[in-house]
Amino acid sequence: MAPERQIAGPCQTWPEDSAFIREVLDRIGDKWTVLIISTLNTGKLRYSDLQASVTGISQRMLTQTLKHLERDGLITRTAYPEVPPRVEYELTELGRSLMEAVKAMAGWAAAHHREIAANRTASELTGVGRGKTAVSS
Amino acid sequence: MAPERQIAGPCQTWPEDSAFIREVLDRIGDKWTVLIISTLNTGKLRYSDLQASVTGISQRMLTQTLKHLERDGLITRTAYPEVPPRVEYELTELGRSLMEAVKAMAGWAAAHHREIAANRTASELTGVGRGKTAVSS
DNA sequence: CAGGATCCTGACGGATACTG
DNA sequence: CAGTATCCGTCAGGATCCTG
Repeated sequence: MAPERQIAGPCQTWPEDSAFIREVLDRIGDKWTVLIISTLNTGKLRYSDLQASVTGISQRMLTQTLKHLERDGLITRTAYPEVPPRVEYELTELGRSLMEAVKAMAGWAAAHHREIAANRTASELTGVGRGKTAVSS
Repeated sequence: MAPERQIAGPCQTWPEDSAFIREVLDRIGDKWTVLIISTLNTGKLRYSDLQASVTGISQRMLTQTLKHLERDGLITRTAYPEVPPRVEYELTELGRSLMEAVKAMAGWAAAHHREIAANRTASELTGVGRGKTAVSS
């Protein structure tokens, strides 16, 4: 039935030289991927462990994201045919290398988020971007 | 007013240790930010130049993304009060540093996209990612 | 326990029309 | 030229119920 066709975006307008970046950003840019691989970076975990560790995620998104990650070869899924089912997820080498790349981004974020926040506040005073954000009483 | 309040997501569930990364990823994870800063990385450009360079972008998204980038201090906006209006956008130091971080991600993407694509194709054959669940016996 | 299937909402973003 | 304002479709993603 394929309830969600993952992306299906109209990407025919792309200048092909940065198509790879988009593909990766579409994956790590979503709401949960980074959190999941960060959690899995600590080691092999089962479904319920992930659900507990990644606070606020729904089963739907957890399952979906895990499938995408497995499909891309970033994690492995091991199902043990036991009476209480047990499934364990683990990062692959590829997944760990992605984790390193994400860590680099995290480093940049940690180094500059203050600066960004300051700029954002300053812009608010200046009137730049005039987000005003929810003035609705 | 305030047609879009940017995020307004229910982010109260976050374990705060990776909140910065999410903030950055929410910015570069959108459809156009990376393309715009990549384009601006070549030098100072005007609105219409950007619209021409970033193929397929609408005025709405161009203006909106530029405002966000300006608000965060990643680009500067210079308006010349001439008869045909002229506005130029340019990366700030902060913006250039982000560009470097993005380039790192792009490097990873370029290095591994083949592997990912291969895994994806293999998964399609195996049935992983769809309902099959592939319980390897 | 580990998901699958569905319904529904709100955000994202395209198309279009208008303005200084 | 450089935007602004508005309408509208699409889709990510949460909540909920069901199953092997």
